[in-house]
Amino acid sequence: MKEKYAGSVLPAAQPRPGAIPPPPDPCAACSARVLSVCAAADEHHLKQLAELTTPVEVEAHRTFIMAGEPANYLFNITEGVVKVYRLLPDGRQQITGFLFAGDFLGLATANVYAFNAEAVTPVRYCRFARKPLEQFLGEAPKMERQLLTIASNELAAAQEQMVLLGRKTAREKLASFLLVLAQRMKRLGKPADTPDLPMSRADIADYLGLTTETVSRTFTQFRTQGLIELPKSGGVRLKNRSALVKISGSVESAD
Amino acid sequence: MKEKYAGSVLPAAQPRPGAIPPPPDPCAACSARVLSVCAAADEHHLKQLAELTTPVEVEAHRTFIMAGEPANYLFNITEGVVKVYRLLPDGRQQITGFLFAGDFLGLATANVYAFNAEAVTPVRYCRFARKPLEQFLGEAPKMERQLLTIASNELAAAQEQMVLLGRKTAREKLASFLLVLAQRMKRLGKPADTPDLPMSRADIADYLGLTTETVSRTFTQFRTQGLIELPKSGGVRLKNRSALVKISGSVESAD
DNA sequence: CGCACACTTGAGTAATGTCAAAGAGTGTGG
DNA sequence: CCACACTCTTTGACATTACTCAAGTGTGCG
Repeated sequence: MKEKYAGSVLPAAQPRPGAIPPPPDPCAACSARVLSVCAAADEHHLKQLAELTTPVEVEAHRTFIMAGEPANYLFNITEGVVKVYRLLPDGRQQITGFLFAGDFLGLATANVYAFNAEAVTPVRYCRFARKPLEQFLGEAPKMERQLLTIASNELAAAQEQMVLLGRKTAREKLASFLLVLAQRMKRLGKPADTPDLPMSRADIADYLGLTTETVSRTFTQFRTQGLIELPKSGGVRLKNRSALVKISGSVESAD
Repeated sequence: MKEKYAGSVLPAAQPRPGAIPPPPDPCAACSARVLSVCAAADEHHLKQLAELTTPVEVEAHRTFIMAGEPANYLFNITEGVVKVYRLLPDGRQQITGFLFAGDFLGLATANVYAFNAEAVTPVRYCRFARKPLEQFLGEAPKMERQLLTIASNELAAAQEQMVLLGRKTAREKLASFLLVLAQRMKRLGKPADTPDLPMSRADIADYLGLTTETVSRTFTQFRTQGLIELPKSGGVRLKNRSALVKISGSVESAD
């Protein structure tokens, strides 16, 4: 019961998921399971959870959450990269976070979303209707606890980002950003010197509170100073991690 | 059971002149109750909760949470104003939030605090030991849910602050700040044109990602333009709220 | 091949930061 | 009660970072 967001061309779509979709077991195949809310679910709860789940895939650059719309769904990203952002009336944009496989999305305070979410790459997510999920959570305290943990983590990350936005220079911002990406690669057990960099310079700028020009110039500066490489194929390679750590102004050791 | 966090060490409780002796039920007298986590507690739970509670008062300018220390406690502010902040190694400071009566503090992801907290004014709070509180929460799902709601609200506020820090000008920042303070006065049913302003210019600067000089100049600018008054006695009076709303660049109507 | 788009580079500007000093309010001791 | 010291705030002059505007380069795609 794969649902394509905004009628594009994917096979296998069935009419409507108005009722509960009966997939064999979507969670069984979910590679993001161990990373996410679902990690706190036991066998029994996972089966229940699966019944609330609608797997969806969206193409790159599609906005699938818009600020002001009724917050009827929660999301669990299972593949790809998502940007979460807010807009000022005149169009200025602040990206509040990039989400990856395993990340949870949709903790909303009100009845409408206060943010937008857009696929940076092709994305898959599991979608939960809010009401049934909330009821389910009431009966699965472990998962509710897990959600609180997730929220706490996000809060800590948000505070770190505030330090970056309010007090760091362009060099420090970009160095911090690259190191966080590298850190994530390491957690996934992948080579930490070539982080994925699927987002545009403009997105990086909107995340770091800069302009694309400043981001570009700072990349060039880092390259000129031998701290990074910028392969034509895209992406980035970190050549001098400890120097970047020093620049980033973070307290963390160069782990 | 009232504890003064003043002295260098904090051994046993030491009643001080002027300190109110501990009531049999500290929560009964708590004016912040309806605002806080405790709002979700019923009679029975409230009694249990009271047993976990240590009311504490701290003098202005005392730091009572330091980053890196074991996160053994959670806090519920009952009186006064607290600033929560992070430091960069070279001393640059970013205040991530001001807390008021009813606000909850201490959602920590790790075993150590990732932030500092300092009393801006004389402050009272209820302190909970983490372990027992967590156990208690496991048995009081309503309160756990409440905590998740609180975390969600904070997350939304943090995102809003990221927009401010990353994308707003000095004028927009200060106008937004004043309006948030006014909004809070309104919620409390107090006159919304004279928000409390107990924090220094330096604190405001560290909250808005500016310098004290820029904050001061922007205040002066607003005064010159007839948008605010700056009484010698301190504080501020908003004279033209809708103009401030326009400047703030926020979407919210001038409610 | 040529168009579109993302990225880079350059030149000049504007907003904010830095450094310095002068009020202004507060508390202390003579 | 005044003089002094201290802190916070304001104001001024100047410096600098990052932004704006503009053009140029490269890459992918139709």
